[in-house]
Parts: sequence; C-alpha cells; structure tokens
Amino acid sequence: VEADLSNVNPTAGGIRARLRAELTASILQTARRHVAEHGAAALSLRAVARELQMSSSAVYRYFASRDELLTALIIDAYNAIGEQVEQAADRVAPSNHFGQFEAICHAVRKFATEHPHEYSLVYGSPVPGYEAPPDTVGPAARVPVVLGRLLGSALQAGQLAEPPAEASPIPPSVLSDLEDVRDSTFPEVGADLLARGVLVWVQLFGLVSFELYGHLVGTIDDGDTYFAWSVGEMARSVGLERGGLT
Amino acid sequence: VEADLSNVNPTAGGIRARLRAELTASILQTARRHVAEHGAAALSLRAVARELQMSSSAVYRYFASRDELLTALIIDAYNAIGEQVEQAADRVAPSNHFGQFEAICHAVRKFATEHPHEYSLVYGSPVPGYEAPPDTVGPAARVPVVLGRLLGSALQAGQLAEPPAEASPIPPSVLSDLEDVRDSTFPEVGADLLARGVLVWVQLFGLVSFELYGHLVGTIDDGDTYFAWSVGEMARSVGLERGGLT
DNA sequence: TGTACATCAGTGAACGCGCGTTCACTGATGTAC
DNA sequence: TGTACATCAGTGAACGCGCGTTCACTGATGTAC
Repeated sequence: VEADLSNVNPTAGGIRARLRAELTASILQTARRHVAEHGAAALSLRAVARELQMSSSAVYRYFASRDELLTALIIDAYNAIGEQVEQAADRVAPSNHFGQFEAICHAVRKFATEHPHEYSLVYGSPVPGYEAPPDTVGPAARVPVVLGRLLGSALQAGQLAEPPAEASPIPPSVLSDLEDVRDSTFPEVGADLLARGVLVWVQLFGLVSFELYGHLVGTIDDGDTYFAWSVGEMARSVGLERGGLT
Repeated sequence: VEADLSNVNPTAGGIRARLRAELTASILQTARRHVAEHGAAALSLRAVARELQMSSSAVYRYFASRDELLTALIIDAYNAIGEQVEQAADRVAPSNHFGQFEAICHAVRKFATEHPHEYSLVYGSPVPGYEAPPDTVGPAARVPVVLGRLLGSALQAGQLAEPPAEASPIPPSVLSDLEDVRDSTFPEVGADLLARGVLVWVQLFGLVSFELYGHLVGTIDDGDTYFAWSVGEMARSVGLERGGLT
C-alpha cells in the first residue's frame, strides 16, 4: 500500500509541486486579506512575507513582482464578484427574468459593500503605473455576460418590451461595434438591445460606486430602498417588467 | 506718489501677506501638476518642495499636513469641473433645455478625458486613509446643482414630459430624503423628479468613469458616438426631448 | 539500489530609494511705544 | 523717528519608517544512469 504513494496524483508532479501550489495559495490568500483591509495601494510584498514568516525575497520564487501579485488579485476579485452574481441569478427561476435581473444587481451591490477594497481594486480608479494584462478580460466579462444572456433569454421567451417610440435610433458605428460583441458572445440578441444593455450595465456599476464612495451622502440616506427602486427603473429601460409581459 | 505704496491694498495686510498668498498658490499649482501627471497617491510634499526649491519643512508653514494639501486639491478639482460644467451650460440658450443637458454631459466627459487624475481624485476610489472634510461638499455639489436647476427650469417652461405610466412609484423613504434636498436647493421641482434626476446624475458619472477606466474596451470602440447617444437616452429618462415638447 | 548531478526553495544581507513630520535655529519683517 | 520686542518664513539635520528588488549562498528534493 505504501509503495503506491509515489504514484498518487502523478499529474501534480510530486510533493514539491504540491507544496508549491499550497504556498502560492497562502501568499494569495494573505495578500487578498491585506488588500481587503488596507486597499490595493498599501499592498506590500514584504508585509505579506512577514505575515507568512518567510523572507521577502522568498516570495519572488512565486511571483515575479508586486505587479504580478496584483494581477492575480485582480483576476481573483473579478472571479469572486462574477461567481456571486452567477449564483445569485441561478437562485431565481429561469422564467423570472425580472427577478434574475434584480438578483444580479443586488449581488453586485452586496459584494461592493462587503468587500469595498476588492471592488475598488477592479472598479475603482486604476492603481497608478499598473497596466492590466489580457488575462483579466475573461474574468472581467463574467458579470456583463450574465446580463447579456439574461436579455437573450428574456427576448426568446417574448418577455422583453419593445423600446419606446421616442427612443433615439442607435448610431451605425455603435451598432457595428456591438455586432462584433453579439456575434462572439450573445448570438440570440440584437445589437440595438445590447446598446441599451451596456447602458444599464454601466448604470448599475455607476450607482454602486457612487454610493460606495459617498457621493450620495446628504442626498439619499435610505440607500437600500433607493437602490431597489433604481433596479426596477433600470430593468424597465431594457424592457424588463416586474411579473413579465402580459 | 511713492509714499502711497505703503497704503496699497491695505486689506491684504502688507507684502508679507501677499508673498504668503503667492507661495501658497505656487505650492497648490505645483501639487496640482504633480497629481495631474502621476496621480494623487504619488503626491509627495517633498517632491513639491524640491520643485519649488525650498526645504520640505518650509511647506509646513503653508499646509499643516499632506492631507490638508490633498483636501485643497480636491476642492480645486471639484471647482474646476463645476466651472467647466456651468460655463458649458451657459453657452446654450436657456430655453434649449435639451441642449443644456447635452452641454453639461459633454463637459463632464471632456474634463475627465483631459484631466483623468484630477477626475479620479474626486470621482475615483478614495485615497486610503483619507477622510473628506465638510468643506468639500459645496464644491462637490456644483454639478448636481446645475443639473437640478436645469430640471427646474425645464419644468417651469412646461418642457418636461411626464414619466411613463409603467414607471414604478418612488418609495416614501426616498421621497422624504429628496424633499429635504428639494427644500434646501431646488424649490421648484418635485421630489419624484429629483429621484429620476439623481439616477441620471449617477448614470452620467458612471458612464464617464467606466469609459475612462477602460471597462468598455472591446465592447464600445466609438466612445464619442456611444456617449452622445447615451446622453440622449439619459435626457429622455428625465423627460427632456431633443427640440423640446410640442 | 546507489550515486552524481541538476534543480529548486528559502535565507539574509544589501542596494538605493523615498517618504511625512519634528525641532532647534537664524534672519528678516512687522508692530507698539 | 527710533528702538525693543514679537512674529513669522525658511533652513538643515534628524527620526523612524517602509518599500521593491537583487544576489550569492546553503541545503534539501528530485532525476538520470
């Protein structure tokens, strides 16, 4: 029986690789906590190393630089918020499109209030001197993808109201940009719907950020209620009605 | 004639006071440029002092701390953006409410693209450890005040469409929050209109920030056109129509 | 199965840097009589 | 008008701190024959 141990998990490449993966995870976890507590600007390789009782130079065996560690945390944060949003949407019946939309919006706001620094890491002003590498785009897209798919599914179910007659037509260059997005990711929706969807997506994060950063202090005290009402208005602006179309 | 010089500008309190005011302005101006070039997080008292060829300790005769200097810059930035917006609105005929709204929105976006760090200083994620003092609220309110007054003037001119019948009623607690704002600042509008106005205000800054921080890269390439179209939709959502009501 | 070698993890010291803030001080400018 | 004193601006040194990154190194773990 013992002889088999050498063969356990051969893809992992032995205990060295396993230890390496574990320490990498520990570093990430500690760094994540530091960001959560003090913000991304205050993230220090040395502080993380100190807490893990290793020398600061040892961290360089795992991350080539502070920026690389930051990138990993950014991807992490995008995935965390994406996961919350996906799970929130999944908890609502697929036929209840309005309810799914509400769940998505509230999940974003909940994440932001519970993890303000991680939210800021990805939706706040960029860390000076830091350039986001392309590996972040996939995780970053999770929330808008959920929103887009929701629109597609509501559309196919005939649960999406037409835009009002007074709505301005979408300019051709915008339509052409969005047709590319449609073709690659949302085959079932029209580019004109996407234009309105982007506006709602932006509005959602705009509202969450504005509230989080204190710009509504003195204007709206009951943020919960205002947000809930806003979500209804946002839904309406893309054609989703509470209780569905009749 | 020369004897009169001692009496020039007596309110200024003599040349000492004048020199003091000048140096204070120089420090602010240099600090502002540093923020514009490297961002608020990188603002350093020592660097500012170095550039002005004075010792770092001398700066403390003018600003009690780095935070106090930052606060002055924040107030500055709010005033700069407020002034741009007010002037842009003033350049449009008062009767052209839709045009004024457009001018306001484009002025905000223009400021953000031309002064990204100063925009971030006030609308980005807060500098860690910094708490905004109450002197910032006045300057910060300039843009929303312009928007609110515009709504009031459009309303009085009968140029504001009613909200659509499907719009959700505004919850009482939100109405009560906004009635306070109305009473203090916008006597001519209703709290329900303000609720919609806040949403547009948030949407405007949300869109500008999202674009500035790169979240629309890969989705919307023609940002100018998308923004212009969005402005029209935002206007419509508060009841403003291009060319006015007929 | 044992041995020689290569790879890897981790250390500790160092480099070079910059920061905010304080403090005792020198000289110059203003003020009161 | 002149003098004594108070106020103020500015200096330079110092305190105490932390940072990212590099480098030569030791020892342990893996690998090939």
